[in-house]
Amino acid sequence: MCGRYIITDTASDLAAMFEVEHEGSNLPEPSWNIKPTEQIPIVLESAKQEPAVRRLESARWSLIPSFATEMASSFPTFNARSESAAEKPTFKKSVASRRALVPATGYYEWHTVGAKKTPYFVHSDDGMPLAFAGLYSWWRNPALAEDDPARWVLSATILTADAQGPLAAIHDRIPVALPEETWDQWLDPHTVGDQAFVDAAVAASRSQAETLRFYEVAPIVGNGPELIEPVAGDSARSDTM
DNA sequence: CCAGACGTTGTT
DNA sequence: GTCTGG
DNA sequence: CCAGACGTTGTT
DNA sequence: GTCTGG
Repeated sequence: MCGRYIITDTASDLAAMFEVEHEGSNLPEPSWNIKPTEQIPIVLESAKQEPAVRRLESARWSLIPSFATEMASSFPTFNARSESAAEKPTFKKSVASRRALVPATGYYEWHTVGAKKTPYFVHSDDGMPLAFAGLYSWWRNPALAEDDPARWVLSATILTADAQGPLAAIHDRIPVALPEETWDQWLDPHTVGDQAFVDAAVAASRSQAETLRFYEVAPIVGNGPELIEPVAGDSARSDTM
């Protein structure tokens, strides 16, 4: 699962790391406590231009399907299950041709035992940002005028899969993080994605997932670098709890 | 056919 | 306890 | 995901 | 818009 994450890189850092040709406007500042419905930077390739142009854009974290009548949804869409996204009306069109990468320095996971929830910070083993497999959508807000720049809303979701390896010790779901060699194909808007295509992406994500490290952190309150400081007594171990 | 939903996580 | 907002 | 709210009548 | 349930 992935319901809270962080990005410590600036938009221009991300633009360089993901080799985007176009950097959108209103990209969010670095944050150590990104929540669903907040704006997040995503990398996408639109089929509108030819050849496709790789762009870094600001999107609302919680996908709004094009058929929605209002922005807020009665059901959560900040994650999409990789096992079924290609068949769900809410995500189907996005799986087919609107796939994105969601950069992340790392994410939070809560290990639950009874009523007790312990937060952990999960991150790569090399200090590089993760690239979550995401989906995006454009939604036209029918309440706004034709010339209102806020009329078209870009939104996104993060794909999840079952946890395997060390991460399974804290939680049974994980966000799908794609290795760099798969980015081009994932983003290609001319490749029509189906369930098998998503399954292949998840398979390609497995080896990196095994290398992720995690450690316990203090309760996630406020926002700042202190949120990812290890709690006393837990010294950034990646293989034990 | 039309009406109504369209989803995830976690917990039991 | 459950829903909503961020 | 967590934190915080959880409502009505009447009037504009 | 498209699928599901009745």
